[in-house]
Amino acid sequence: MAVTLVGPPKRAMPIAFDIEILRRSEMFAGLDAEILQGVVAAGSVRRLSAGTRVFAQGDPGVTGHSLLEGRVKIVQTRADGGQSVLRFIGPGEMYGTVAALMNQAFPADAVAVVDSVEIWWTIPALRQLIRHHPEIGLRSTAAAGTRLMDLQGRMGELTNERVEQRIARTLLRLMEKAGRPTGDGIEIDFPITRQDLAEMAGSTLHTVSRTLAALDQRGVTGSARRRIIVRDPRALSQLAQTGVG
Amino acid sequence: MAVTLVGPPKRAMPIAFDIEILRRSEMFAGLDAEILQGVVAAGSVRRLSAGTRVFAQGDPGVTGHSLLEGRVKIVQTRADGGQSVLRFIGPGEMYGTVAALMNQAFPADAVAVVDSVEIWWTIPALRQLIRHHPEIGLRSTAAAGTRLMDLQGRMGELTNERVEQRIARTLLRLMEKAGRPTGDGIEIDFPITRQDLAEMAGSTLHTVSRTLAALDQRGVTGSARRRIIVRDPRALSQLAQTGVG
DNA sequence: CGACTAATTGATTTGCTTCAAATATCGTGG
DNA sequence: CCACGATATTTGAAGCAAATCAATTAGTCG
Repeated sequence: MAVTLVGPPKRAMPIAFDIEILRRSEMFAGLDAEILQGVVAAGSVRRLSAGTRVFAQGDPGVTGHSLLEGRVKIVQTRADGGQSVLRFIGPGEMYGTVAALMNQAFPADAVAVVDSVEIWWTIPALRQLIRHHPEIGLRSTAAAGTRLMDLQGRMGELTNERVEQRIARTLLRLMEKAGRPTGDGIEIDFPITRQDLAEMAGSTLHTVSRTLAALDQRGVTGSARRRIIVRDPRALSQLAQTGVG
Repeated sequence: MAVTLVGPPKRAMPIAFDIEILRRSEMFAGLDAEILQGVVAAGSVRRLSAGTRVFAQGDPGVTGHSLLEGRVKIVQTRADGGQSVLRFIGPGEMYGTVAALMNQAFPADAVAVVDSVEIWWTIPALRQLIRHHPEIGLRSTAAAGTRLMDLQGRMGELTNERVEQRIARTLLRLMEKAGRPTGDGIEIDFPITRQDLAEMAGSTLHTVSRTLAALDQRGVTGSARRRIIVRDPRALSQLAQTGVG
């Protein structure tokens, strides 16, 4: 079911997207079409060209977002100037919502890594949706819970494991969430730099480059400029689990 | 307002505790006394002698807990056998609840580090409480959100900072949450080993021992067997922020 | 007092960052 | 279409922080 909607006032051009994508999201899964229509009507759809910053770290969290198409990365800048890529957002995923619902500042930047389409809501709109449809509130809790447990699991790994293992884990996660099967393996379906990978795994681009080169050599991965293919997921998984491949 | 209640069937001896402690918790803050009584009535109070394991990693999460007195640590064991101390629980804090409400396995062990008292609920009891008092559900969401943002903030720090800095951060957090002022500084009010600290900061007991010795030397801390006093919180904070003190 | 747990301290090794420079790839405008 | 600047990646060498290895010492408890 494809619908067209008008974006925020400033943009005249209607943007086409598949409303089913929203149903893939944690927050709106399982709602019937009618309610979903209301959810869409309460928000605004807009295009994000690659590089667009959706919101900035430190800004008051006054909007909640859901990605409809493309990829957005969530990047945190630390006091020492270093950056960490906290997560990559894909279609159907929410971002900024936790901060918004808690009246907190956004804890990180959100930047589109490819041309994308998102739908966003103001806090009052979000609250009203939850008031009218309590199941949305429950689902948002569940979503936060899932992420909490996921993060908690990753905490331990991050500090205690070697770089190679952390990189393997990062690649696996990326593969599961953004993998597109090709004849030659599973390709990460958006451009990602060594630097990005380093900021996810907590390392440097140099070490990532070397590690990736070694993995390429062994046929586990294939990498090029801003492109990574996982050729041998089993081996990668083995490496992530045990630290030896 | 102190009340006495009967614990679970097996225990005859009533256990005294201050119901106000529950009001300090994220989940039950701001409820009026009557409702709070219902919350207490729906659960069971029990003593935990030091070393008692409340629940085990991997067990189905069928209970939610709130600590009334003492300290409980949440410890995760990784595939490689290594352990991470995820958090220390103090009076008024909930644990196991996220897993329980999401029908997931407990992601870690919960172990009493000193003689303690807790109140716990079954899943049905928790759900019923939330159904009858929706604000409890909202608060549990908010609590999960807070922890989520907190964890996310710590993620970046963990991998990119030096051990000394991570240890300083860990000490600061412990001080804020479990600090008891003494004439000589602020003492962590429960026994904690170098090993525990290492598992929190992602290091080894050897390095922690050396680091702590150095901090003691500089007058920032004072440490003994299973005891730590922060003598100069400012200096410690400085070290945590900038990496140099 | 003896058995156990916790902590210290030295020596060695190593994984990874840091420093430094070269090379490759892409987009773009002349 | 090709040259040029910007971005991304590779690769070598050196240095270092922290883990590991290896004993020893200090508290604590029954």
